Amino acid sequence: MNTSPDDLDPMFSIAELAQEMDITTRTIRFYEDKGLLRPARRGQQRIYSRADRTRLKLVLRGKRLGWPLDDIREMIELYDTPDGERKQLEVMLRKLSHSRSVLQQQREDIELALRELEEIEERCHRQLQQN
Amino acid sequence: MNTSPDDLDPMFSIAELAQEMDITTRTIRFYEDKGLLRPARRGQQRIYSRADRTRLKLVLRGKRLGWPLDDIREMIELYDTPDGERKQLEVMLRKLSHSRSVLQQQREDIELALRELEEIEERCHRQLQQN
DNA sequence: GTTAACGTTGACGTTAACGTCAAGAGACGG
DNA sequence: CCGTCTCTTGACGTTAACGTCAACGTTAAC
Repeated sequence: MNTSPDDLDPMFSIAELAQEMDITTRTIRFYEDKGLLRPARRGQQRIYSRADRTRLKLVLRGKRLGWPLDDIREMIELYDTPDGERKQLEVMLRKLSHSRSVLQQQREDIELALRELEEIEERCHRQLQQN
Repeated sequence: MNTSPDDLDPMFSIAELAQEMDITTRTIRFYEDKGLLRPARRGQQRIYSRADRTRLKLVLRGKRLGWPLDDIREMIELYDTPDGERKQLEVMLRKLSHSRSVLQQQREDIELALRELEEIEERCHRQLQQN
């Protein structure tokens, strides 16, 4: 890992990120192609800042939630849209609202699934006792 | 919709289910191919019981959580595995435990995402006030 | 009896999300 | 200077989850 003089701004190679996140370099480049990442370059080579690393973590979180990459990109873009005009802000609020309802639906689904799993687990344990 | 004499056991056609769940009949047949559904038949035609309908709902819930169909099938099989032998029960408990940890990770991810969305939303509103 | 409406199987097409080479550029140690 | 490492782009392959289309059977209405 390469760092600037005072170690305040760590840099990462693609291989380092891949290892840390347990994905392949191919995947990382693919995400860049899809507009999910925009690392700096030193010549040809990519160098990733701490911010890039955070973005990548957001992407992976989106993946764990089963979101398509296009949706993840939209989601992430919400994070670093600085200050927009009124119209832009309204568009943004609609997207936020939509994302939230999707997340809430997912949360409901998860709570249900967890409760049902517990039921099954109990039945399972009772069966084991009986034997 | 076709029902038995006393209306205790409603039956559904593939088209009815498709319309209700807002998916295509092609999708429903595909799920059957993948072993997620096993509707009865009257001649060639499929007839779906209330239990089949419930299974399909479980499938769609799994989809909303971004699970691959193979995982969903495993998950669903946990529901209606009746009583197994000791070894089988232990396998089942391991699968249950795994499913639960996945769900818990997803729940965490969702809570984080929701909180971050709220932050962005607030910033957004403050911006609108300023204009 | 024929014509819709609905259902069936089967084959092939499509999209997303990568995996898998192949060929080459740049830096670095010996 | 040479070989080794790490990285690059580019092309093509692959898998999951369906969509699309063709050809055909069955049932209900007229």
